[in-house]
Amino acid sequence: MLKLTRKLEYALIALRHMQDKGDVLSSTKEIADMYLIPQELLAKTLQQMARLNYIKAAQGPQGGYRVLKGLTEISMTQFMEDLEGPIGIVDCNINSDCIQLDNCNIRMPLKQINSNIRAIFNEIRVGDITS
Amino acid sequence: MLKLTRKLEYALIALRHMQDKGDVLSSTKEIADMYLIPQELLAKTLQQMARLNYIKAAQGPQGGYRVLKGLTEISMTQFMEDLEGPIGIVDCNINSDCIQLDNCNIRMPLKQINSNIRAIFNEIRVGDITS
DNA sequence: TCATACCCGACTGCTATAGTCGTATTAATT
DNA sequence: AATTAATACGACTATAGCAGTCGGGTATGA
Repeated sequence: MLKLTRKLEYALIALRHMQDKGDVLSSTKEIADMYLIPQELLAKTLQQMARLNYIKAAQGPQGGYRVLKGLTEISMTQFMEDLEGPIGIVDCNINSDCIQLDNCNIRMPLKQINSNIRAIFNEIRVGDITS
Repeated sequence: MLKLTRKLEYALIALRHMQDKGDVLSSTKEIADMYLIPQELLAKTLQQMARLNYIKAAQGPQGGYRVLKGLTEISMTQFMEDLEGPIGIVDCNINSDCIQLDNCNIRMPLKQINSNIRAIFNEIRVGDITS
């Protein structure tokens, strides 16, 4: 309950690693080995971040990735939702096909809590974690 | 990601319903029917809350449950952990058998975020939701 | 004594997440 | 040009936590 996904953890670990290395490229294998992350899974995550322009890929031998975006300007909300889709502690914060909707007696307070949690992640920048 | 469990939702819905009824007993069936909750699942949840002394059961026909504890004094953290176990956005906030532990480069910031989230739930009382 | 309600553990089913595999493409090195 | 080391990507399988069901038991009011 209330857990981040592994994908997000791996993404943050990788971002921090890459950021530390500045413009020097980091390969998937290098990061996977160093932090004991399943290589193929990390690979997919890095590819996704490349598509999202968080990082830039260089193909071929001696290739790898480097950080692209200014991570100090991106909120964790943005980052998490880019990688995993909408955040919501209950489904009715995301879509509205809950059978309880009409007679639910706790919707409003939960909605409030949800926005409190979003507020936390809005205030945190990805760069706060990777620096 | 970052979702509450249905059990918690059902528990809160039921608590609110019971609280509205004061000392009048509410049966599992009554609540399940009203909010379209699977009866057996709700039953287990109510039984668990009875064991935890959140509510008091009365057996036999015309039996049911009523709220016992002062819900305005119980934090959501307490409540959630009573029903679902320890809260933590990453495993290493709960137990320490993560293989990344030694060389994890993002532990501290995540720990901080985790305590921010706990802080939110510490400040909210169950009664804030059920009233 | 019957019907209704709580009690409880064991079981099944489902779904999101986690992880794997195969194949293609790119480009540096020799 | 061939080799090799890297990214790209879709399809697939596996796992685990959560959701929901079932069967049998106990209590008690009518």
